[in-house]
Amino acid sequence: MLEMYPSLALGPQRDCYYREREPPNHMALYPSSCDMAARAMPPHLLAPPPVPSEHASKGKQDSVKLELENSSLWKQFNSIGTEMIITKKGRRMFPQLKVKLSGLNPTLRYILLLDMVPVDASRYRFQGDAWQVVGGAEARLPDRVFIHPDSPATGAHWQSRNISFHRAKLTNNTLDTQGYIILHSLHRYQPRVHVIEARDVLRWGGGQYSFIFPETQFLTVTAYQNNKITELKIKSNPFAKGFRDDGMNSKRQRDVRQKRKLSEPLDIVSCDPCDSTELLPQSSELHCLALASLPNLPENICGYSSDSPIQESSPPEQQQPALDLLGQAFIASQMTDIVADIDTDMSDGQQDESGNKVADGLMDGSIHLPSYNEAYSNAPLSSTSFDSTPTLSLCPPILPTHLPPSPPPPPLRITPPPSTLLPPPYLPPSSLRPPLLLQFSQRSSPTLIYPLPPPPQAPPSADSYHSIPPSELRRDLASPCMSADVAFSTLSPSSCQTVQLDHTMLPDPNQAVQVSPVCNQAAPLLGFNPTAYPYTDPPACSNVSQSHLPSLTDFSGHSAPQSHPSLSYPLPPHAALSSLSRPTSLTFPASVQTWPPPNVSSNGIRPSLAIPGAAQVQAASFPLSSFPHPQSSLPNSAYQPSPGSAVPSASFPSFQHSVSSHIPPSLTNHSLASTAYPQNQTTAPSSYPPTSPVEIGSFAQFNPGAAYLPEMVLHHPSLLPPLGPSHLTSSSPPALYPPFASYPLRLCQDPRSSFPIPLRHMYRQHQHGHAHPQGSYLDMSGRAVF
DNA sequence: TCTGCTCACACGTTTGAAACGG
DNA sequence: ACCGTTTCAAACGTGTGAGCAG
Repeated sequence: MLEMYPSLALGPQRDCYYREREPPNHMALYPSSCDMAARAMPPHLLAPPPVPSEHASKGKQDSVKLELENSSLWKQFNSIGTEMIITKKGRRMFPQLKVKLSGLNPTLRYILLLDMVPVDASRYRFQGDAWQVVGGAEARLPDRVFIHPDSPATGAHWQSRNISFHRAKLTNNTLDTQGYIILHSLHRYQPRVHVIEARDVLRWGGGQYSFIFPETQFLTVTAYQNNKITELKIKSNPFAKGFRDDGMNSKRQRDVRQKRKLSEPLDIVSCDPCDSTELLPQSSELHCLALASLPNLPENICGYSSDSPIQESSPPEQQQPALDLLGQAFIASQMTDIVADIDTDMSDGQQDESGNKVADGLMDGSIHLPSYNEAYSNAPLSSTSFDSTPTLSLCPPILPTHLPPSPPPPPLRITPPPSTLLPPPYLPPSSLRPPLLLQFSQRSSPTLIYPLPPPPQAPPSADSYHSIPPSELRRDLASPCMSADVAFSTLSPSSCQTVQLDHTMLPDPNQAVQVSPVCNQAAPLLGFNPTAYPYTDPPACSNVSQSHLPSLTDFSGHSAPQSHPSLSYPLPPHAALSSLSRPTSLTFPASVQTWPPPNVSSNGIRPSLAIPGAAQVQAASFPLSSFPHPQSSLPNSAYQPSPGSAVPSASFPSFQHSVSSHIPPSLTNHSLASTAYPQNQTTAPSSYPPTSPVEIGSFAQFNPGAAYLPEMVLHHPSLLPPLGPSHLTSSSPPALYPPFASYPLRLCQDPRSSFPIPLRHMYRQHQHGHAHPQGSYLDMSGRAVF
């Protein structure tokens, strides 16, 4: 196993190292050192174990590894309960996601994506020094993906440096036009990094890796709730230096300024009004300092702990000399600290470097943080304690004991291109036990996003997504390998394979949870129960309909027609369908002119039928953080996140989203779940329709008839194909999609089917927009963001 | 009254163009 | 003219607290 997945054995060892020692069905043998983490982690976030595959023996591709560079800082925040400010104008993350990639093919190009996955379907409130669930999550917001500005870049490029997503911004502005990642306030999210092989900017696929670092989970806030977080942020973030105890914007200084303001009328009276404006900045500063030289205000005024080393080391303002020298003296006195800070914090130009140092200091006690550990250790199901000591403890599996409380994260998937006008059917539902999925699409063709599939019998249209009879739903959710539905019958048999993994395989919370690509080989899957999650048999999948249903196969993972997933558990009372995950899509630009023929392959990517193409990866999830997750006060607490017992996350989130816009309101509830997927699920816990899949499909550029107009368009400058004059002639596509509110994912058949729709749409966007200066964002719900 | 959000503010950091010198 | 370094100002990032809305 380790030979096949060296990444499991290499790299920095984590305190909760996830390694498979026993067959997956021997879950009880796992140690419990990560018990808290595992318990706090919703099952749907559990990571799949690496899947042995053909690729496993092929070298580097299977050893792709992502390490969180500033893990210690994240752990520090996580131990308190990381909060991320989100603002209307967008706010960067701190700590920032700083990772290091290894195991890539130096010559191949990769695209790095960052997205945020809701951890659960709950809304939180900070009460009693702890975060508590207070209700259901709000409606899912547009799924946007931040594309690392360097994308696409070679593996050598990615591996030669630390990769930072610090330019990614979070916003709570649902109407955001900047392309920032839109999140709900007071919700919990899990950042997720995707590494997607991109043979060129137009051809994605061939390998996809998704990583989640459990310690990077965070709660979104518009204002910090936990002052311990505030303190840690101020201590760690160079941009917040001004708020440190020795900074000019510290609480003390602000109090001084406030005092000064009160006495300002006196200053005005005493100063010449003619030059007051010019002198004001300097004089006010000096005045501020002068006031600072007065006896200190009581510490409790600012609420800052006085035992901060920084504060203690800072020169007492009262010791500053006379006014005329005060400013310089003060500045000089700060210089040492500032320079020192810069040297240590910014030595490599990375902000979080300082954070790491701070965190490290916290970890080893060199920096004292007033007792937040104690405070949180007492919290119910409190934080995961990320021990700095590397160990090889294994996380116990989380066995679902009751209904899923929360929606799983949407998987980022690469799916084969549609060969027909009809998109894949609805995603199949889940089972009680969310398996972890891997789906592989052997396509070398360029990628296209699969938005929410419309009813098979009707051409995709904006209206077609709002209501369909349950019977249609059932049909849509049929097994991918069930008898062919003409609607889904064009992909090559080998274009997709699905592997479902037992989610009970817990990941190392300290190591990126990785879902490795799997080849089209029915290899025995370590870490998942072949009985429960039968591996898709290629011949069986050769059924055209199956191969055409990437989404479906994702969730069923069965080749047998009878293995229809079923959703046998109700939704959480507060988890309305609208609030759950939904499939999201990525659309990639394509250029007809530059598009390679489908059978042209290079560097290992085989043509449609023979090329290991896009690897579809089910999003993983992970042991969860340290957020105290007390039982909800909601009437039905059974649906509340229960750290103590692994709850299979609503494996239907994606399904929910998929169907939510199609089904009558009457179905958008528990009954829907139970009725929408009535098929026999002999392989029981298999289907885990976890999430709102983010699909990356292949362009149907070779199939002009299969023109889809994804509502979401990738507008990354580097990904924009050169467009010839012919493209300019096409008119802008109509506004097929409503603005944010419903965020339906749809594929619309473009009336101008002869033109590659995504390109046209994108080009229009490109003409009127511009690349985001700080990176690229994908609106995965259907809105161009640039 | 409480909670959550927005905004202006002050401070610090980052960035890139301009200036300068070799 | 080119290149590298330094300087400097604008833009940006940050937490705070007042004010507002529900």
